[in-house]
Amino acid sequence: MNVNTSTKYSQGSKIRYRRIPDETIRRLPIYLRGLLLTSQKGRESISSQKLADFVGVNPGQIRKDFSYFGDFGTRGVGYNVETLAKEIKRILKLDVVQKTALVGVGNLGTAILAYPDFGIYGFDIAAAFDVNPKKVGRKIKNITIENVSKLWTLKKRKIKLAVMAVPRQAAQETADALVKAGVRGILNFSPCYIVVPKKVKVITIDIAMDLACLPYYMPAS
Amino acid sequence: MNVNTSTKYSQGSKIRYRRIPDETIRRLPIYLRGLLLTSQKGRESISSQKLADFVGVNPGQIRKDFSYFGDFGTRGVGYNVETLAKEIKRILKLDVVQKTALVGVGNLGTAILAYPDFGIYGFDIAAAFDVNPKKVGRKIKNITIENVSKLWTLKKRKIKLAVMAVPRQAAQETADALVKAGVRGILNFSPCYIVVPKKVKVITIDIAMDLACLPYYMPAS
DNA sequence: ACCTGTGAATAAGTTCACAGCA
DNA sequence: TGCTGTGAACTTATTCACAGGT
Repeated sequence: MNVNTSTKYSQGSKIRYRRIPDETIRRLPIYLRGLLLTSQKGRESISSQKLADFVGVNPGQIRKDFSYFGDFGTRGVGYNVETLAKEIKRILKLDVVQKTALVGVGNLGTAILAYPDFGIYGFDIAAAFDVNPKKVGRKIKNITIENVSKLWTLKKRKIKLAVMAVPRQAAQETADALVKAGVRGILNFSPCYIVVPKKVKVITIDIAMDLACLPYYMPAS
Repeated sequence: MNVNTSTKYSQGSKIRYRRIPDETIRRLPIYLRGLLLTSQKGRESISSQKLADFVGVNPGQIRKDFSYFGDFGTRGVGYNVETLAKEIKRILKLDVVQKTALVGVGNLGTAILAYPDFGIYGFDIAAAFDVNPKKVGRKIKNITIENVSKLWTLKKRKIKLAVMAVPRQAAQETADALVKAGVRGILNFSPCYIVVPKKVKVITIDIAMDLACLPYYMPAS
């Protein structure tokens, strides 16, 4: 029914902006993956209920989430798997290949390079950097590791996304260098808070922190 | 002032339960890390403002979060770094060593073993498992890799926490085996939804999914 | 003067339940 | 009958602003 991130719609006499909840955005990749796995099985359409069972989100939530963007479904039938997947990709701007740089090719960096699902989301890890001169020049997965001092080249290579897997001590300066090189989105694996200009979006994943919440939720045995 | 997850308190004539917001719990490890890094610098006390600058959460939020558990601070001064850290550990049940098993010693599993911050949160990775017979018997960081068929031994070893870094196809069956072995908390790195009895808590980290949100937030250049 | 603790106001997110179309 | 789309009710979380110690 209505369209985008900041669509005007009227309600009574007031005019408002309907914002897409961040939580909805966070769930879209979940749905997308569910849909892609479903389409591999040859299914053409899927109901919110079926998708819900598959991805672990309740059906009403799924329908509401989609409703922010438009009428994707058909009453009585469900959603067309392929169309919906395409829509989600478009919304998330994953309908174009997103060139991405990796900084820090240690244990974690290597694991990230090997991670299977980047492809399905349209990411192409197109460059890798490390400080260690011994690693520079080596090839992993067809990518030649470059020296971090060459981060500035990202600008002309039009790479706007980076995954950072560097030690905590190096995190802020690496981020600074990335920002200077024109990077606009950073997925940060260093366990620390990073300050960037607000035009840049950072998402931090801290493995230990998520683990640290678990005991709280575990019933005393 | 008041105490725990489900403390009665009266408000007027009604008696209510004050629940701790999940979001508060999620932030506690952030604060804890901030405090531990601060105490390394020799600071004795810290204000909500200073902590806020350091961890990237606003000061009011920090005070409110702490207020759910009691009066930890001193007006005019701030919070005692050491005391507060101890309190947070207690709340999160990190004041006792949490023995943890790792399942899947591939790239990611290895990276996890090398991850620095598990120690500060009180985790002790006490066992590692893999399906690959070539890996079984090998030692990494003083841990001998065992065959996954031995997962059942976790029960007598009293290991109640596990980190899963296995391929998607193996995720559900691995989780089932963990649950059968008495594990009550799972940190899952496989990109899929996992079904477990509700007495078991699962937190899933999907690297690609977080990355997939970034382009949406990046201003068109 | 400084900084915490917290009710009250506001905002954000989820669930419900049902009208409406295939 | 089956399943979507969506207001309205509800729940959860954040921000504000200030009273009250030190």
